[in-house]
Amino acid sequence: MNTRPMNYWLMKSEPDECSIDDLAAAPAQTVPWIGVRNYQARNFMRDDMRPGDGVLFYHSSCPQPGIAGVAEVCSAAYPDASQFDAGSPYFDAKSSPAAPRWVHVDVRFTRKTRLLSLAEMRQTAALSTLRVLQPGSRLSITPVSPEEWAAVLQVLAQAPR
DNA sequence: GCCAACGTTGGC
DNA sequence: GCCAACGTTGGC
Repeated sequence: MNTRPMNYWLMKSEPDECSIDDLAAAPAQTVPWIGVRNYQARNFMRDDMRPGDGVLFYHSSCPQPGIAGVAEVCSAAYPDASQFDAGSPYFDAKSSPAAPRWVHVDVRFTRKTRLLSLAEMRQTAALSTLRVLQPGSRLSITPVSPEEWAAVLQVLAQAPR
């Protein structure tokens, strides 16, 4: 049995593709986190995520980027079927079912929150260490420390500034 | 649409 | 293994 402490993550999703409302409306309120094609992000899912890990659900590439809800990891990593689908934008000709290059986890809805905008996140000192706020950060999945997780939940419980 | 930052590719 | 060129991300 794995007894290591729970981990926390921030995961970016384009709301045009899958918003927090889409996650809430999905079957079993769960979506497969397909389409990650970055090795660092893949490695986080493959090596460091466990069911039960907390997820900050972040809307990116949209008019109001920011944290829109809370979710949790609800599977181990398994191969991303879209990498084998020649009709998919996520197709990867260099991958094969015998040696899948890309894996993903499933993510389940916990709750929708108020939108904690990127601008407000930047104004909040307790959140200044978040990876997603660092200059040039583009990674779609980033680790969140227990302290950062607690700080985000605390700010989410307050009125927007 | 712009552009800075970053990751990947591929020639050498 | 270096590194220039290219593609992508994502806020603005």
